[in-house]
Amino acid sequence: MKKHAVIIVDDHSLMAQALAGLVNEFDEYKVLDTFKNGAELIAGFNAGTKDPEIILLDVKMPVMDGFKTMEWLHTNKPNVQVIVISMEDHENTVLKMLKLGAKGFLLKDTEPDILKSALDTVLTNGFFHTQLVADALLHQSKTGDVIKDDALKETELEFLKLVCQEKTYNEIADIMCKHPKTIDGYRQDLFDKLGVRNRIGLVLYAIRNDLVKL
Amino acid sequence: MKKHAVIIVDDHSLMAQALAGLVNEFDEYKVLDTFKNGAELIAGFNAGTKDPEIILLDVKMPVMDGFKTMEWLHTNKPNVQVIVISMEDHENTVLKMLKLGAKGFLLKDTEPDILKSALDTVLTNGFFHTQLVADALLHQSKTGDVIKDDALKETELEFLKLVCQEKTYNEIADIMCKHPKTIDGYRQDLFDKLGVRNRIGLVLYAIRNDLVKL
DNA sequence: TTAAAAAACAGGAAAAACCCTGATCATTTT
DNA sequence: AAAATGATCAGGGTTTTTCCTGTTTTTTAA
Repeated sequence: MKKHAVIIVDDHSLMAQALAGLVNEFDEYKVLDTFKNGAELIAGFNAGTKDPEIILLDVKMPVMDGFKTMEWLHTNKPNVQVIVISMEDHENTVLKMLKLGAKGFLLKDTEPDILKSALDTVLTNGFFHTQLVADALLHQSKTGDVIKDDALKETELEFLKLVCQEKTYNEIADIMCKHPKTIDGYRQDLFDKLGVRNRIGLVLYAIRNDLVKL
Repeated sequence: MKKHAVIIVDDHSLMAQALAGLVNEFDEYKVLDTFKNGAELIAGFNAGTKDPEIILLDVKMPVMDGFKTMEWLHTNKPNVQVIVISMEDHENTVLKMLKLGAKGFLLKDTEPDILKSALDTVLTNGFFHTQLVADALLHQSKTGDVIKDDALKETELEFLKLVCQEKTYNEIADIMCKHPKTIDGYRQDLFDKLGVRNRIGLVLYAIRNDLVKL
């Protein structure tokens, strides 16, 4: 019997290797290779790695993160089914990945047999939905405007980073060489845009969306 | 040949199962069992699970986290060697775990052969040190006062969590059924204790030390 | 039991954050 | 050229936060 080829992309070696062992235990699947990030994956393809049927993709990775990798895969390997495996269950992440073409979304605390059925289902149905994904899609309207964090301008981003450094708005005005009232404008715009009440909301948003490193 | 018994405690099923597969591939080791958290581990012991030689312990877990579990193990199973396996490389976490009696500290992005040598070394030497651990010990003096986040009292912790929910101090006073001035006292104490200037510092501290979930 | 320590409460004040509205200037769009 | 857009700046007011310095009450320990 020909086994379905799987590639794993995860910067946590233990996780990647271990995941590989798990997949290899499923009779119908075989791990072709594992990579530490998107860049390595692409390098692998260029070096002759054959296309798998399924890629298990982590979100948080250095060098080339899950989103960028997903984007690349969707345009360059449209026939490869991608299942995202993430630590966090942020709805934004789920939605972003689905929009980028992911066929499934699993959390790292998923039971192994769910992984098995995710693999099976993605191959037969082309997608695998958990409750998590359903919820994310349901709340889409509510969080719809929050998703596009691409909408954050450079100035707003810089402002946000400074807020996350315990700076006061006056200090931020100095650093950014802008009038304090301008800074107050940034603040107001971001409050509206992100739907938060105060600076803490900004910090939480920035952290949740990896706009700042801890 | 008799194999060394290992138990894995990690709330991420995929990680736990996969890790088990990995350890089972090492000739000299055998996974006795896996548990989702400290409470389940203890329940397992009570239900007759035999003591392993080594426990691989995750830090972030619901119900009974790594620290509490480590504490319990150190007093109740002093002969079991514990290797902590963590996502984050916070020095505080490393030091805390070492103080609680952990014999090794690995990150989840460790290479599998490092895990192998960690297992071997812990059995023969009684500990396994990586550069990470060495660094943590070196900086111990500097961060000495920050380490003891045990010093955070229950009220302070509750206050901190509410701060991380965009609440104002007056709202927090209502929720905690305390006078606003009392809350202001908590705030001041925490500012001094943690060395921060404003609420944002509190939020960052809470997040960095996993006191709140994102 | 009494002394000491810790937790809760208080007043007052300055700084910072928050909110709304509108003006000015430069750049794009039509 | 005129209109629309977007970024910057402004005024002025309310609320919240931050920072002092204390007092009272409760808990803990000697």
